[in-house]
Amino acid sequence: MIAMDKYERVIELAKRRGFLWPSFEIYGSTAGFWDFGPLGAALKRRIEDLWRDFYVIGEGFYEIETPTMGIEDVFVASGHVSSFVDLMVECKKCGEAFRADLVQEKCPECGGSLGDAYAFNLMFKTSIGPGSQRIGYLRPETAQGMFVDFHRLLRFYRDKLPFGVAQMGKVYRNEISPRQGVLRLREFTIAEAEIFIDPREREHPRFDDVEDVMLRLYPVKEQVGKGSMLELSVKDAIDRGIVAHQFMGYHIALIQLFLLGIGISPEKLRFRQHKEDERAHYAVDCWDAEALTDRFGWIELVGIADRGDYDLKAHAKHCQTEMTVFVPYEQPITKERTVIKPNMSAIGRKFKDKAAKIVGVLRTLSMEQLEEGVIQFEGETIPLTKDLVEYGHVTEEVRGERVMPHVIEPSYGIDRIVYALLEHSFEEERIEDETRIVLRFPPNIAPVQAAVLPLLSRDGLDEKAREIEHSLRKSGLLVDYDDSGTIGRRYRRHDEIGTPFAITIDHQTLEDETVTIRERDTMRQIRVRIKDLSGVMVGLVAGDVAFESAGTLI
RNA sequence: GCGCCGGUAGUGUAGUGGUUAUCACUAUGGCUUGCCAAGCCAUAAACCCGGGUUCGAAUCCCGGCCGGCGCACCA
Repeated sequence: MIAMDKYERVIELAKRRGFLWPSFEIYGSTAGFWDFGPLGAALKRRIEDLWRDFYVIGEGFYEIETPTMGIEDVFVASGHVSSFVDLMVECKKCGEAFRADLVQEKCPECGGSLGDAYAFNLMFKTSIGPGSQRIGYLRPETAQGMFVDFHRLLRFYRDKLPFGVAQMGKVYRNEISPRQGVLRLREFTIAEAEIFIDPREREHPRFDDVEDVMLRLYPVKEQVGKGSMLELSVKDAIDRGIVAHQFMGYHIALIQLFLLGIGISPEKLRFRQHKEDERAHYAVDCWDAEALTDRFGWIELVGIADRGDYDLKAHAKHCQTEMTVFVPYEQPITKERTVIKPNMSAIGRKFKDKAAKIVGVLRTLSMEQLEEGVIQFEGETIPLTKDLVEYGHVTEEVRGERVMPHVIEPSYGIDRIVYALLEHSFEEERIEDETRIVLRFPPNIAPVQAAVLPLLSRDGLDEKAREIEHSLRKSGLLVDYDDSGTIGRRYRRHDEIGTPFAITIDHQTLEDETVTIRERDTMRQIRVRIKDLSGVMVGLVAGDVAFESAGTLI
């Protein structure tokens, strides 16, 4: 048998045990679409829930939900319509592909003739309603839904910066040639937060909490030269100018805490800065959290972009809606200002259809020009009499100014995270002549949290086990009852899907109302009283209780 | 999208222009054992799809789909 590489072994396990299945398999599948089976969906859900713990609860970024389909205006404004459409041509001779707008008649590589131009756009296009006049696009990111709601969100957050908003959901990109399993999908789940900040204030109020977090950074400077990865605290990275500011630094640290929290291996995680030519059209700075995979090398799991004011500016321009925030000064400023008050009824009566243009010229005049008492208009000299216009200085208090917020955006690719976690958790352990396959998920991430296993399926052990199963379910744990085959086989089955704890009901259970709990990673066992079991299990799964202190070690 | 290679039970595979397509693991039921994939018996389960060649195609040919690799693409 030819040895499978780790990707194949992980995918083989994922398919066999119900984590990941190719979609539409009975019809031959379609590239770029994968189903999450029972365990995959549960695993993904736990990752999503932890993400909500971090961002919605931890950071106070309320989650919103906007349509997965967007109208054309939104993506014209965002730049996706223009940035996504490319006319491509391919050389008939050598097969090389080129942007049609960049080449002439012959292939620049080999001089062969070019085929017909074809358009591709990474957005799925459809029509809204009957008659097909209205174009819709399936969203390629959730971000636009949050930008488009900016005016509402600003009111919701009572007109103050900074604030954050989150959205998790499906997005769609019509990849030309998706490969690499769930790493490149045509439909996938993204979890994004948009953090709107005052660009002049990039200090993060809780920066102290993360300043000592150590990061492995791979900045542009190091990538361009023959540099290497840097191990720095967040604070040092900012002080040395490697990470631009505290908001960026804080959120890079938060991403790391999240990824390590779900079980990504610390030694297989780094943050790499995008080089200028690989940044998206909206980004002024971008770092990717990358995970090391066996077959594909470093892959992006999370991108954190400084989108500047690109999006709000773009929408403000496109739809003429105010997208700025009024930021009050600490002390109001007194300012002197020239005020011009044209008397419209007099001007209108006197100049008729030229009235509007004359007022337009009037408004451009300085105080000195107004003092001259005449105005030049289409070769005529018009006297400015008091009945036509009043002007003068006023002093007024300016209480603040309008600011276009900048956006910091951490964007998580949930499906890729699921794969990276499967691979990083995957372990083949030699035990005598056997191979034990274990998925070492953290207990709070594992899809099945506990297995309930009667040592035998008779003598009343099975009934007792059923009782325990139900009481654990009532405690909110996802448990699996299994009485098929030998106990060893059942332990192995659960190792393979990452179940962190197995509760075994034996003859002693019937005598003294105790059960054993076996820990997946060490295979050690403790004995615990049934009346304490639910509490102990909830504590173990949450990670609040150490295994060896949860009961009597056997 | 281009080029090369591949596609057999849930998984890994053997095999062949010609009766009921091999084996192992897994799964299910039973016997046995009674805390880490033991043993025995039984059961279930597959030739990617379409077309062509042929008396006969899972096998040969063509196309499609899917997968792997290289190129391109990955805002």
